[in-house]
Amino acid sequence: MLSKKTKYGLKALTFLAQQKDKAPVQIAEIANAENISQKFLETILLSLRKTGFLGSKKGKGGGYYLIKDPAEIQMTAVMRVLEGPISMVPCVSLNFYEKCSDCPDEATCGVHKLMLQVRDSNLEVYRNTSLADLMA
Amino acid sequence: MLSKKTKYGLKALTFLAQQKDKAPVQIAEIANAENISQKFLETILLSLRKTGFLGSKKGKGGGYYLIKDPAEIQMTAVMRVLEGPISMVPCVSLNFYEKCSDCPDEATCGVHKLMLQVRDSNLEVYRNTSLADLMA
DNA sequence: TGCATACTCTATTAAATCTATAGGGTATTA
DNA sequence: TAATACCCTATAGATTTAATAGAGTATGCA
Repeated sequence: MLSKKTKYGLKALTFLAQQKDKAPVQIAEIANAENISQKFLETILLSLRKTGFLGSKKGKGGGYYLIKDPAEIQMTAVMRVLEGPISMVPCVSLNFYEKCSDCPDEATCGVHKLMLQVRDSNLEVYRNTSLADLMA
Repeated sequence: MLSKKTKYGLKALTFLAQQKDKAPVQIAEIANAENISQKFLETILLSLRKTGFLGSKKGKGGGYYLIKDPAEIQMTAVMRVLEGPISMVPCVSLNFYEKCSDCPDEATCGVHKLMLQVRDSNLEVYRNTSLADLMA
């Protein structure tokens, strides 16, 4: 299941990408438009800022805004930040590799074999999709 | 993340598929070979029996055994039973469809758009992989 | 028949994760 | 200088996952 965090994060990014100019948008406005708990969204946007997707401006007339061109924001990067590893098991993860403690041999492990394929196919989708592609 | 239930279930199925004859294998033997809590595996095998993947035999010399040919067991079916819906959001699910309460319009929803692609690519992997393919 | 074996089933608990909220702090701008 | 709006930490509630407990039931064999 996709977490609410990821869902909300994607919606917020899409919302920001659809702004005509790059003027900051207030958290409250995004939360309102996308039916998201404002406080929860606050922590999500914060993490997107810390990871380099968003910029923010404080004070009156402040808010969040996209830093890069939507076409240059790959879903791989977004998903890793919001949802975590793309792989469903650590033993096939590119960025978060970890050996399974219970598995004696990856080479003969059926789960490993299957999840490797799943990872690759998901990766292909995420790599070929940018934030611009999500806009209506 | 793949749940332990699914991981254990897949390992158990693979283990049973690798048996030469179709003689029943005891829970304890599978649990032992695959490093799985016996009691936990018990409930997993039970659910696999109820969903038509396994047969069981009670009493001395009893155990679980595969009902079908491993080549005829698609991962789509296995994953749906063990892990649940293949889709990451209900609004793109074929078998468990549900409208998102917070989303006004699926047609313009970026999350919907992305998750539709993810579903399709995963589905293709699961459809083209059988239990036989997981065997070493 | 009687007993050991091994699956069956329900209930419960413990741990982890997710979702959301609370509330004060800080920087900025008009 | 006062209002605005992001910043940050902590925590609570809900849900899911993982595991355990224990009694029950069917079977095979001597």
